[in-house]
Amino acid sequence: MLILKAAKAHIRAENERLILEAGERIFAQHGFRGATMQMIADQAGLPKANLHYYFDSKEKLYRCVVEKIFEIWLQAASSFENSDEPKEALKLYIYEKMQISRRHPYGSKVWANEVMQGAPIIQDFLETQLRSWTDGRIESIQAWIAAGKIRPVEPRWVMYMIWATTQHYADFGHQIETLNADAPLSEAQWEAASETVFEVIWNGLEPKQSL
Amino acid sequence: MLILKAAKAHIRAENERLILEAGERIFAQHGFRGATMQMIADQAGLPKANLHYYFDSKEKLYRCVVEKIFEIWLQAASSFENSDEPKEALKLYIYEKMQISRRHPYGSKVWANEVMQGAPIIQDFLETQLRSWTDGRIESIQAWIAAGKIRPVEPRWVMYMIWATTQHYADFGHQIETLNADAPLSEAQWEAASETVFEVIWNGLEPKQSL
DNA sequence: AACACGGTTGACCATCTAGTCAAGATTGTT
DNA sequence: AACAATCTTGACTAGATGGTCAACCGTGTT
Repeated sequence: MLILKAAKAHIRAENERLILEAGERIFAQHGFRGATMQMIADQAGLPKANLHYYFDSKEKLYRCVVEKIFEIWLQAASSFENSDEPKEALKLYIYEKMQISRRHPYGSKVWANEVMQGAPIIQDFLETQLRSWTDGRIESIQAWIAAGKIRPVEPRWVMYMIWATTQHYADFGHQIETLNADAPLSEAQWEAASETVFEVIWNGLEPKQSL
Repeated sequence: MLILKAAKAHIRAENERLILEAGERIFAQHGFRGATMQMIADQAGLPKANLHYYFDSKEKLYRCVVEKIFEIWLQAASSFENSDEPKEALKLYIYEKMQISRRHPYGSKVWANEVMQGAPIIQDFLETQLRSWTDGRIESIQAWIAAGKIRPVEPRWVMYMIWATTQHYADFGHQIETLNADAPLSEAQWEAASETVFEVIWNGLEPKQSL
């Protein structure tokens, strides 16, 4: 009955959450082919056969993981639109992306992995959603240039700088920790890094004060 | 005999080169576990058993690939030291790293993959060579700050910005191409991207003109 | 011609892994 | 209590994969 289905819906929801979370972690650490369903099952604390009950195949599970990540990523977009002033908008966006790198390092790594391999699973995402999202952001930046609020720069390269610098803290987190005497960045260090990324980019974009 | 050994040395050299090149490509595209010895053999145009003749195991081959990449990476360091003036030094280094991203995209991806997975194979590299190399570069930057040649910033975050922005063009090359109407960046686009990365970072670091 | 030595290779093996399945356990409804 | 729908799980299978090996090839030396 439909009522029955609803009654057990929370079990399904909870287990899917567990599996997706475990998948994110394991796919990030081992890549798609390096990850095994057994690893993900152990991480989730469920028997392997249970994973196949909720997700037909490894590839379907992977796709769900990547889609979830892309949604979080897109949400940070709103920061970009919340202000007409580039300084405010960029500050919000950069801080938001640094926050995502800190809170969702596994997701960022899965994305990086997927793109590095030529996006075999989510190419359609890149060509539709990411492309249209990017075009929108590029228009914003061009409007700022037209208004003389930032220097004339090709907006694409600026977008890539922001993505690169912020995601680096997730994707290369291990390297950063190693160079930080094997310690995770402290609260203060995260703040300082975010501040520096924003300051350098903003000072780099701000029109030169007339001399 | 030793003479015989020398006579066939070029065969060994040539085959090792073929295998390392193929390995770089395949490891970049599929990650360590995703890559198979068969794929690498096909890419190199040699039978699989031949790979095991030259490299004992998949892991040893992988380590050779990563070490080769690290050497290229370190060579770019010299750009950093060729000038006392930060503007010149940074320009050289950034352009050099962009060039590496363009010419050795596979190597960069292998490195990124390895680090994202927690550097299981080359952790010792990070802790010895990379750490000491980085410390040297940080000293240079600190000297510039002390001399008032650039703004006071934490040198680490600046290093990471440079690495991130330049390597992004290799690691996320596929995404960049997709957002470039599925076309590789042209000569002019590479030049413009390098220029923008340098300009934004340099303007971001240059001390403010006194107002 | 016989030999030695590095290089080549197809066939093979032990192990691992995605996916299946059928029997059984749970749980809400009547 | 009887039921039906959902969820759980150990055991199994087919195929892929890293690595081995013994026979073989090519070439310069004697």
